Amino acid sequence: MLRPTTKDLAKEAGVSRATVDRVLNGRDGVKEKTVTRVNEAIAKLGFVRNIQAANLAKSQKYRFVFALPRSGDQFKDEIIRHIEEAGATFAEDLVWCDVHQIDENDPHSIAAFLTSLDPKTTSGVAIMAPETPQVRDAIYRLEQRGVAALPFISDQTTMKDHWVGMNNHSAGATAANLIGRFSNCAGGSIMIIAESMQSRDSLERRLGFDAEINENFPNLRALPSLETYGNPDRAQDIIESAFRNNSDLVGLYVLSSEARPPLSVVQELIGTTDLIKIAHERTPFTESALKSGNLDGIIAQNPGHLVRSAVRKLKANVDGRQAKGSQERIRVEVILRTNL
Amino acid sequence: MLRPTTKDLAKEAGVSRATVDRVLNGRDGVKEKTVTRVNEAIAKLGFVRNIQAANLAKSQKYRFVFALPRSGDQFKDEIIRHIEEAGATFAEDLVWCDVHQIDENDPHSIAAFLTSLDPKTTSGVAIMAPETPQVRDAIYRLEQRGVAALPFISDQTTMKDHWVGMNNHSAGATAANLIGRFSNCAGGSIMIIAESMQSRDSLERRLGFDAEINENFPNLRALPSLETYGNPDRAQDIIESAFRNNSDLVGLYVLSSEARPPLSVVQELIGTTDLIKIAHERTPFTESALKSGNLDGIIAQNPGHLVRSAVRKLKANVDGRQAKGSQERIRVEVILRTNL
DNA sequence: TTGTAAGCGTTATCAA
DNA sequence: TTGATAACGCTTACAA
Repeated sequence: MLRPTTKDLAKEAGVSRATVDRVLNGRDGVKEKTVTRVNEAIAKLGFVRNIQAANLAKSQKYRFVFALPRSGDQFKDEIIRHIEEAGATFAEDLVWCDVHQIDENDPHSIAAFLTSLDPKTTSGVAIMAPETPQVRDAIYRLEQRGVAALPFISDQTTMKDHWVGMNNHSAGATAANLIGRFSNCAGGSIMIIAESMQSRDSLERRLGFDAEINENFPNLRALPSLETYGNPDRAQDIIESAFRNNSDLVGLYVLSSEARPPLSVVQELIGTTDLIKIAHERTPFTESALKSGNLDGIIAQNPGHLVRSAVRKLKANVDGRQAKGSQERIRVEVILRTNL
Repeated sequence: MLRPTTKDLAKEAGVSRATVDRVLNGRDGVKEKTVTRVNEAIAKLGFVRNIQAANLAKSQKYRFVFALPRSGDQFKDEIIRHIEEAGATFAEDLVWCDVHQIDENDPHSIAAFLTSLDPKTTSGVAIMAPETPQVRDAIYRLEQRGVAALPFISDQTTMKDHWVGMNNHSAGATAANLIGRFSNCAGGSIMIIAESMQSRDSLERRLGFDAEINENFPNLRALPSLETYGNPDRAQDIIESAFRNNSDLVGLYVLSSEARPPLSVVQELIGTTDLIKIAHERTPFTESALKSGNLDGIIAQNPGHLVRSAVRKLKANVDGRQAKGSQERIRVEVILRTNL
C-alpha cells in the first residue's frame, strides 16, 4: 500500500536521489543511459511523485492574478467575491489570489500590464478580456517568460480549449429553448438586448439562440440585437423604440453578462407583463427578479466553479500537469424560481 | 509573505516545537499556562498550519469507502465511474477510494458492514442507504471509533445538514415547475412514478412537487404516486392501468433516481406522445431520451460533484476542519436538450 | 555527469 | 510537563 519513493527509485536504478530528481524534473546534465535506467525504475515500481512533499521542499507558493475589466456590475462583484473565497479555500495549498482591474477597451494597457508581470512574484494570470492582437501577443510572451496564462470567461480563440468558461453557443440555445417552450402556443417576436456584439461571447450566444429558434420554433422570430454600449440613455432610447415598433413581442433575451442595466430600463418601461424574460448570470438582481416573477429564467455559469477551475488549471500548468477532465467543464446552468 | 511556522511560534511563546505541536493538536499533558501562551502566539503571528507538511510527517493517507446499494442501474454506474475518477484526481492528496456494495433493504447487514470497518485501514465512509435505527446506531458507533461517516445522496435526518446531496424538495418543485410551464395553456393531470415512497428522498420530492403545482398551476392535478417496487411486471400493470384511467394526462414525472425501468415501460405503452416528461439524473438513457425528444427535461445532481464533495467533506472531517461553504452545495440542475 | 548533505514544516519517540 | 532529535519525500547547493 505504501507508494515507492525517490529513495526506492534510486536503489532500483543504482543512482543517487539527486539524479532521480534530475530525471523526474527533466533537468539536463544526465547521461542518456542513466535517464533510461531511472525511467525503467519508475515504470517498474509504478512511482507516483508526492507533489506535496516536493512543494514543501521547494517552498513552492502560487500567486495568481485575476485580470478583470474595471467596468461591470453585479456579476463582476460575484466573481470577485468568489476569488476571495477561493483564496481562503486554496490557502492550504499555498495559493494566493489577487484581483487586478484592467480597461477592457484599451488593449495596449492590458498588454502593458501583462508584460509587467514578474515570474518571480506571479505564477499565473486569469485574463477576462476580449481578444485583440496586442493581448494575444502579450499572452504569448508571458508564457515564454514562465507565467501561466488562462483566458477566463472571455474566450481567446488562439488558446483553443485552454480556457475557463461555459459554452456560449449552448447558453444562447438554451435561452431560446426556454423562451420557445414557455411561450408554447403563442407566436411572435423576441427582443434581444446586448451590451455589444463585438465580442466572440456575444456572437456565439446569438448564433446559438438563432439556431435553436430557427430549428425548433418556426412561429417565433428573433429581432436584431439591440446594442446598449453600456450607455443608459442609449439603452433607454433603443429599447423604447423597439417596444413601439414590435407589437407582437412574446419574449425578451438579455444576452449580456450584466443583466441589471437593461432589465431596469425594461421594467420601468413596461412594468409587469407576461413577456417571457430570460437573462444571464445569477446576481442579487436577477435572483430577486426571478423570485418576484420579473424574470422567467436565468442561464448561468457558477462563479465559484469558474474561479476554482481557473485556479486548478493554473496550478496544474505551473506543476507541469494536465488538469483533470470532467471536473473542469463549466456547466450551462438553468436557474428557475424553484431551484434558486 | 512567508507564513509563520511552528518554529516561529515556539520562539514567540518561549517553548519547544514539540510543545507547540501538543497545543496545536490538542494533546494533553501541557500546563494550562503554556497552552495560553502558545495560543497567544498563534493569534499574534496569525499562524496557519501547513497541512501538507503535517501529512508528510504523519505519512497520513486517507482511505474512503463508498457504501452503495447493490441494486441500481445507470445512475449507480455513473456514481461508480466518478468514484474511480475522483480516486485518480485525489491520488496526489494521498486519498484512496473504494466501493462496497450493500443490500439497501437489509439494515442488519449494512450495520454489520459498518461495524466491521477498522479505523486503522478506513478513514471514512460515505453511505447511501435509507435511514433505519440499525444504520443510525452503526453510524454513531463508527464515529465513536474514529471513522468519519457521511450520508451520501440518501439523507439521514439524524446527521442534520452533514450529508451530501441535493435539496429534494427543490428538485420536486422544479420538476413541477417545468411541467407546469411547458404545458402552458393545457390543463389536466400528471402521472407520478416512483420506485417506492418509503424513503425520505422520495417523500420530499413529492412534497416539493405538490407544493409547486398547488401554488402555481391550479389547472393541473398531480395523481397519486405509482410505486413499482423495482418490479417490471408490477410497473407494467400499474402504469398501464393508470393510462387507462386518466384520459386527461398532460405530464409525467418519474421521481426515482433510476429512470430507465419506468420510462421504458411508458415508451413501450404509448410510444411518442406530446405528454411532457420529466425524470431525474443524467445517464446514457435519459441523455438519449432527451436528444430524441422522448424526455423534456432532466432534474439532476452532478455525480462528479457529489463524489468530490463527499471526499472533501470526509477529508475535512479527518483533518478536524470544517469543509468550505459554497463549494459543497449540490445544485439542483436542470438539463434540457440544449444544455446537455 | 553524479553524489552528499542540509533543509522544507510538521509529527513522533525518546529521554529529561 | 517539557525538550532534543530523528523522521516524512523531495529539492538544492555544493562537492567530487
